[in-house]
Amino acid sequence: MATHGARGRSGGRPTLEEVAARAGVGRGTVSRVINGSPRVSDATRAAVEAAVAELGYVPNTAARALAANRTDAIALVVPEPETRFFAEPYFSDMLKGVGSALSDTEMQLLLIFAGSDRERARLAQYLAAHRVDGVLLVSVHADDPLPDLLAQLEIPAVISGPRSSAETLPSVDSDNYGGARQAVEHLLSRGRSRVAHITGRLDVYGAQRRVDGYREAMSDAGLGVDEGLIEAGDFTEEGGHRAMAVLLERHPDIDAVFAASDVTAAGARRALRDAGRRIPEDVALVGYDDSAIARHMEPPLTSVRQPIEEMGRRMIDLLLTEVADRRPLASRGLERRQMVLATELVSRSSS
Amino acid sequence: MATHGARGRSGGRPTLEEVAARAGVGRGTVSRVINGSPRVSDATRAAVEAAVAELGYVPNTAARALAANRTDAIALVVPEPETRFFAEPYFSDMLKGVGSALSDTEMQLLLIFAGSDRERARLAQYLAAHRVDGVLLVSVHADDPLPDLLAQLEIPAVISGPRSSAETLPSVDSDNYGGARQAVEHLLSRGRSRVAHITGRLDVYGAQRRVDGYREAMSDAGLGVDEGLIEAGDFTEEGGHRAMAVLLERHPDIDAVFAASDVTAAGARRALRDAGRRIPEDVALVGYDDSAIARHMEPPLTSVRQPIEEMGRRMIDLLLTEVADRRPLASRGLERRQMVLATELVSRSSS
DNA sequence: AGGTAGTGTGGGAGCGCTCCCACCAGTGAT
DNA sequence: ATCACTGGTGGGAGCGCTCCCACACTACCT
Repeated sequence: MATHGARGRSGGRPTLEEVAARAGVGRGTVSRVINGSPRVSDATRAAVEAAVAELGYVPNTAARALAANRTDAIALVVPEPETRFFAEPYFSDMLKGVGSALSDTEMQLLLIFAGSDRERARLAQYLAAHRVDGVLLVSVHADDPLPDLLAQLEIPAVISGPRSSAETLPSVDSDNYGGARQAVEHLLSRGRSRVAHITGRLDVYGAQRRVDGYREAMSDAGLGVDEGLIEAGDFTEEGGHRAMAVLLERHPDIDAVFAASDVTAAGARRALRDAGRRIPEDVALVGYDDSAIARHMEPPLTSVRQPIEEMGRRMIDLLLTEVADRRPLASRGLERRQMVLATELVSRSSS
Repeated sequence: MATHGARGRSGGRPTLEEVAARAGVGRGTVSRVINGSPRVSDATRAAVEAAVAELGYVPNTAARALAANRTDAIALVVPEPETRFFAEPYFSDMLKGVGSALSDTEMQLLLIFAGSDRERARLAQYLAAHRVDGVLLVSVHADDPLPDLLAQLEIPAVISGPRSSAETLPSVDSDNYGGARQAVEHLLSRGRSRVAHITGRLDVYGAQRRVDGYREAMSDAGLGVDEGLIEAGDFTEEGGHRAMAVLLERHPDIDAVFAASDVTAAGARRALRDAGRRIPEDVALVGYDDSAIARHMEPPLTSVRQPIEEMGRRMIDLLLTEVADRRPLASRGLERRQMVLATELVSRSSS
C-alpha cells in the first residue's frame, strides 16, 4: 500500500480509506459518520461504526487539521510568571473550571505562560502559526498588546476581566460593582458608618468598579462620599499596610474597612494591629476574593467570593461559540458578549 | 490560486511554494533552509531567508505533522488530581525545569492531568491518536498501566522515579539511597545514636531506597540495624504522627528521627511535642524534600534537597534523544538510560 | 407522463508540507 | 577523453483527511 517504501511508521494505523473499504462504503460516508453528520442512514452508520471498532480506527488529527484548517486546541494564556500562577488560587480555580467545561469536548487545552519577554516572543510565533483555534486570556493589564495581536491574526479570544467599559473582546467577569456594594452594605448593616476603602491597582478596570460600588453604596445609604476615606492600594500586602496607615492618620475614627483584595486586607490588618485597633471590635474588616488567606487569617476574614470556576466554564462556552461561528470580523463587536457573574459575601468574624 | 473557492481562510498565509517563487528557487530548497539542512549554498540560503522575512512566512504545522509524521509536541502527564498538582511544590519545580529545557526548542509542552478515570480514558484516546511525540511521566505508582500503554503505542517516554530496580523506561531520579545516608550520617555526626526512621509508602521504589540508605548508614556506623527503630509511614502528616507515636512507645530513648518527607516530619514533630519532647534538644529531626514546609516549620527543619528543576531538565534531554533517534523497539532497553542526581542536605535548627 | 424536490452516497481535488529520486554542474582521478 | 564522485538543486508523489460536486434514488406534486 505504501508505494514509496516504509517511511517511518511501524504499526500502521488504519486510515479512513481502510475503514471505508471494510464497511463497504465510500470515504466521504465514513467521514460523515466520524463527524456526526445527520445525513447518513442508520444502517450505513452502524456498518461504519462496526468497522471503526474492529479496526480500532482513530482519526489522524494532523490530516484533519490540514484539510479543515483547524486544530481542535485552545490555549489558556497566562501573562504572568509561573510563580504567580502557582501562588494564586485564582488560576488553579480558573483552570479547574476550564478543564471541566472542556472535558466533554474534543478540544485540547494548552497552558501557556507569557511572563517573560522571551516567552512572549515564543507565544507570538506560536499564535502566528495558528496552532490554536482560540485563546483564553486571563489577568490582562490595560496596556497589554496581546489582544491586538490576536485581533490582527483573527484568532477568537475571550478575556477574563474586561480592560475597560468599552472592551471589544468577549469577556467574563464577576460583578465587581455589586460585590463592592455587598461588602459595604454588610458593614453598614453591622452598624458601622465610617467605612473606608483601600482600592486595588486602578489601572485594572475591576478595581475601579469596586470603587464605584463603594461610592454608590455609601451615597445610597445617605452617608455621602468622603474622598478622604478612599486610599489607593495595589493588591499587595505592603500596599494595604501603607494605605491603612494613611487612612488611620487622616481619619482616626474609622470603624470599618473594605479592602479590594484579601492580601490587601492582610496588610491593613497589620497596620490596624500596629495602631492598637482590635478587629472587629474597633474596626471591622472585609476583603475580596475569599482566598485561603481569608480563611486562615486571625481573625478569619469576611470576604467577597467570586465564582472563579464558573467563570472559567463560561469563558469556554463563549470561546467555543466564537470559534464555531467564526464569522467575518465586521459583524463582530456589534453584539458584544460581556458576561457578568454574581458574587457572594462570605461572612466571618472580622466583621 | 485556490481553485475551488474561498474555503475559510481570509488573510491567506504564505506557503512554501510562494516563498520559493519569491526567492527564485524550488520548493525543496526552501524546505531545506527552513529545516536547517547544511546542503544549501550560502547565497541560496540568504535569498530564501530574505523571502521568508518579506512574506512573513510561518510554516504550517499541520501540514508538516502530516507529511513528516511528527507533532513537535510532548506531554507532561500527571497521574494525580489537579489539586495535588497545585499543592505540592514538587510539580511546579518540575514544570519550571521542563519549561526551561524546552524553551530553546520548537517543542510544545502539553500539561495533562490524569487523576480521574474519565481523564485517563481521554488521555488514552489522546495517546492513541499520537498527538504527541513523547511523554514525560511524573509520580507513577508501581501498578500504573500507563507505561505499558505507551510501550504498546510505541511512544517514547521518560519516567521520573523508576518503578523498581528493573525499570525498563528511561528514568531520572534523585539519589534516594544517598540522600537517606546523608540524613542519617548528619544525625550521627551530631552525636545522636538512637536514630529512628519513618518510611514513605513502601510501594514507591524511592521510599524503599531511603530505607536501604538508612539501614546501611546505621550498619556502617557500627550501630547495627534495630528493626524496631523503623516504622512505616505513607508520606502524609497523619502517617508521620502515628508512626512517631508508635516509635516513642517502643523506644522512649530515641534521640533522632529521619522522616521520609517533610510532611511526614511535620506529623512526627507534632507527636514529639505531644510527648513533651523538645526539638532539637531531646530529639533531632530531619525531613526530605526541602519544601516550603521545612523552611516554615517551628523550628526550621533540616531536610534533604532534591534538584527537582534539574531533574525536569534532564528528563527533557533524555526524552528528546529518545524521540530523535526513535529506533526499532528491539534495540531499546538494552542500553537502559537511568539517570540519578545527587541530593544535598540543608541543615537547619531542627538537628 | 414529466417535473421537482429532497435524501444518501461516492469520489475527485486539494490542504501545505517532507521525502526522495533524478539531475546538473564541477572536480579530480584514471 | 572517460569515469567516478560530490555538493546543490528541482519537483513528483504522497501523507490522511475534509469539502463539495455529481449522481443515484426515492418520493410527491402537477
